[in-house]
Amino acid sequence: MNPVQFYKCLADETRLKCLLLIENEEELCVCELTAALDEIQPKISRHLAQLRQCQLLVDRRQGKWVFYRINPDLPEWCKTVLVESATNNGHFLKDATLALGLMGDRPERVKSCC
Amino acid sequence: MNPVQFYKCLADETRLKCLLLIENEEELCVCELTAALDEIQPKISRHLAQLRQCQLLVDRRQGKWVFYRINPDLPEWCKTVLVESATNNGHFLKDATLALGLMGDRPERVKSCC
DNA sequence: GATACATATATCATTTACCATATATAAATA
DNA sequence: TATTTATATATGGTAAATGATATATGTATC
Repeated sequence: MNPVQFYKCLADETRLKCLLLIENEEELCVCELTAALDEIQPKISRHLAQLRQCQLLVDRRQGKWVFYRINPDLPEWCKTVLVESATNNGHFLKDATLALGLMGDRPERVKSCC
Repeated sequence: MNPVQFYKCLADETRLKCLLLIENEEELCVCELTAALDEIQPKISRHLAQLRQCQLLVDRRQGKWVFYRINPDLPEWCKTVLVESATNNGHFLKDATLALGLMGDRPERVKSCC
């Protein structure tokens, strides 16, 4: 993982909030992030695509939804950075976390295996 | 510390190398960084000014030289990010570290206090 | 057909780089 | 002491590069 590329991914409000929310929630789909951040769907989708291409996120489709999670194969130091950031920036994520909690009709997760 | 602003500071090759070299060496002056990164002085100076304005670095003048170090009052999570990055990206810093070691006539440090 | 998501394009904003030059300190000289 | 000269660093102006956004449209699943 190139550290500059890694930090460029984090250096945008939309992308960083997506990453840290996913870090906290384990897995989120596009419509949940769209609601949490109160942004239009193509904007969220475009940033998620960038994070996926840089291998910070992995996705899985479940029916109509596409769920994103942190790439489990990320180098340990990258994971540490994400955890540190997610656990020490509550105010930065406050509004989005609240909006996510208030969101109705959230898609139900299905175990991806077995 | 706004996390987006923090990561924007790290999201540039010149700035990240300056920061991580300073993290490793404790303190470096502009001419040392200029030699280590093999870049023109105004370019280094500009990036250092940005890092100082964002309070990631602090500076002290000693005669002709200005030495930069990591701001000791940085939030702990930011320090953790810098340490993790500096200790896990040896290849990223390899050339610069080598050039710094080969640099002649490096300015001598004088204790800033007592 | 409806919902969820992805992408292409054009436009706009931000960032970066480079050149020239300014400031600041120190040393040398008159 | 006053005046140059040299070295280290900072900054103003501006062009080039990069990144972000919105709108429209395309694809996939149900």
